[in-house]
Order: sequence, then structure tokens, then C-alpha cells
Amino acid sequence: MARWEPGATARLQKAALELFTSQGFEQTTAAEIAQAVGLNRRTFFRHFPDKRDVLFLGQQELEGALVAAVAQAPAGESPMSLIGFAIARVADMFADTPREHARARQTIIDTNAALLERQHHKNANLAQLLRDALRDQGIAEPAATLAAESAVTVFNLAFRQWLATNETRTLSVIAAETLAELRALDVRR
Amino acid sequence: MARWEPGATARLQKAALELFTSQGFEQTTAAEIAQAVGLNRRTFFRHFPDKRDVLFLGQQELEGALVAAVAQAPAGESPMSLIGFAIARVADMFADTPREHARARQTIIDTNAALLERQHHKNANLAQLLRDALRDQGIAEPAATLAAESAVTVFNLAFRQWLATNETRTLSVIAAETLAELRALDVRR
DNA sequence: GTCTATAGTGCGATAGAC
DNA sequence: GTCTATCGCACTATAGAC
Repeated sequence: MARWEPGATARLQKAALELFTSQGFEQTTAAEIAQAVGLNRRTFFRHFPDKRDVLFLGQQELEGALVAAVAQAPAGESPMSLIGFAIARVADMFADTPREHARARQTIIDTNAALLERQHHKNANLAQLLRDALRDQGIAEPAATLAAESAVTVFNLAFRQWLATNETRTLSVIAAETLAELRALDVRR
Repeated sequence: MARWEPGATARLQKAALELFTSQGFEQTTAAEIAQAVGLNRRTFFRHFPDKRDVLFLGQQELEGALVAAVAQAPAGESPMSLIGFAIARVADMFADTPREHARARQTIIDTNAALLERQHHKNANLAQLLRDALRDQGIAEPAATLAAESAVTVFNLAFRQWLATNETRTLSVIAAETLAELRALDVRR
């Protein structure tokens, strides 16, 4: 056996998801997760700045895709169109993510305040990056912030719907519909 | 001196704000805050479930006012009108809050990731309560969630603007303007 | 890889308000 | 007497320092 197996980060994530599912987040210590994959407790914290972060990876790819989608959009688009591009792009990234895996992860997060807190924080960061990208496309404040926050809301709502049991539509389709609902908010009723 | 002076919660908050301002959030221990007002470390944790919470009080009043504003609105209003009521009501609550105090508090929060995280979490909870209130007023999903999240975004943006140096308008005025900007998002450009 | 600070918790004792 | 706020001790686990 090699001094260290490759993919330690991924193995730690996998073990963490399993342990959190079976015994709960707070009942699982960082040492336990590390031990499950033959690593030292200290090594766990070398891979993740804190215990919660083990559930929030792939965030960087998401952020990059979001910003790129806005940056590559044709010039002169409206805020709503721009966030439409961004949402569509990110939804596509989840096209081949297994629904069951995402569901298991979200279940753990939803049953723990500290994890929900981290997720809200990640969402807020995402909105901030998107806001900056919108500004770079010439959108002024407060429109840039309002649009960016709306985009994150729309995406999260669509994501929740995508995870719902009996939901068979793709995330892209759901997201597009949710965005349409947002645009209709004002004219409704 | 009596075994306990009244208003321990408020005194702890005041001392915490001062200590956080002078030495930073992480450099200040819970024991230190308690000691500053002649209390035991253990007592601090009786008043606040955790150290961060000492900066987030008055949250319950805010939540109550928000929900009440929506609940008391005339029947048959549009989502946008309803969040207009809610935002106006909450903005009024800040009418006699000293700007300097709010600024000091926000400065501390902005310079610490853990505190920002908590603030984002509180915002998310606020949005959720507002969403439920909108549902009770007959607003269906996904409109209820979209409107609730938008309301929180508008309010926070307005609040940030209110804190800006050289800003002299009241929070109510700024909030109303920001809401108008949200409604104009779609027609823009 | 070890050592330490400190957040946060559980429990029992105590002191005052009523 | 009860009820509630405070205290003090011991404990665990995270997170960071060395």
C-alpha cells in the first residue's frame, strides 16, 4: 500500500457523507471521518478548513461557471437576460449529477442549523460574485445586486423543486420556469 | 450590591460591542465579556446560545413586525404590494435607531466570516417567515418564496445604503426607492 | 504530529425574588 | 416553600499554534 492513496479529499467527503447519514452531523467527529479512510485527524483539517466544509465542495466550479456565463454574454443585455444565461449555465452543470446523492446531502444539511448557516453563507457569496460580474457587464447599482440575489433565489428554489420526490423534469427546465415566475411577479393578480 | 443587577442581557451586549470594537471579535472571549459586567462566563451562555448571538438581538421583534405587517394587509393584494407593506413597516422600526450604533455593529460583522455567516442565516430565516406569511395571504408558490426573498434583499440593500457615509435620507425613503428599482428590473434597458 | 485555547454543555450548588 | 438567575466545576471537540 502506498504511503498515501490518491484522492484523499474525495474519499474523506464520501466517508463523511456516509457517517453523517448514519449517525448525524454532530455525532460524527472529524477524527472519526479521518480514521474511516485511514488518515489522521489533523489531515482532515488540512483538506477542509472546518468540519462543515466537507459537504460544500464543487463550490469553486460553480462560482467560476456563473461568472463566466455572465462575462461571455453578448453586450447590452438586460439584467434579467443576463441572470437567465447564468442560471441556464449552472443548471446544465447539474445535468448528470445523481439526484439521490444531492438529496442525501441536502437532507443532512437541512437537519442541522450550523450546516444550513454555512449553505446560506455560500449562497450569499455566490450572489456577491454574480453581482460583480453584472457590474462588469455595465449593470449599475442597485440593479446589479437585486438581479444577482434574485438569480440565486431562483436557482435555489428550482434546485429544491428538482430534489422533490416525483419530480422528473430536468433542473434546466425547472429553473427556466422559475425565472419566468419571477418576471411575472409584478404583473400577477 | 445585589446578587444580580437587572438587564444583564443588555449590559452583556453593550460590553460585547465595545470589546469587539476595540480588540476584535475573535480576540475577545466570552469570559472576558462576562467579567466586564461582573458576571460568570457560564452566565453569558445562559443569555446567548452562542458568542455570535450577542450581536443579533432584536431579531424577534423584527420577525414579529414583518409577519404582522403582511397579516394585517388588506386581502387580495399582489405579492409586490404585500412586501411593500412589510418593508415600510420594518423600515419605520429603525426610524429612531442611531446610525452610528448600527454602523459600529455592522463594521464588526463585516470583518468576521463567522458573523457574516450568522447574519446571512438570520436573513434566510426572515425570508422564510415572510414567505409563510405571504402564503397565509393566499400567495401561491413559487411567488411566495420569490417575493419573500426579494423583500429581504431590498431591505438589506436599503439598510446598507442607509449606513453609508453622507447618506441623510431616512431608511423608509431609501427602502421605498429600492423596491421601485426592483419592480423596474424587468423593463429596464 | 503534539499541545493549547476556548466555545459550548451538563450538572449540582447557591442566592435572591416572590 | 417555589422559581429563577447565577456560579463553579468538569468535560468534549473544534480549530489553530507551535
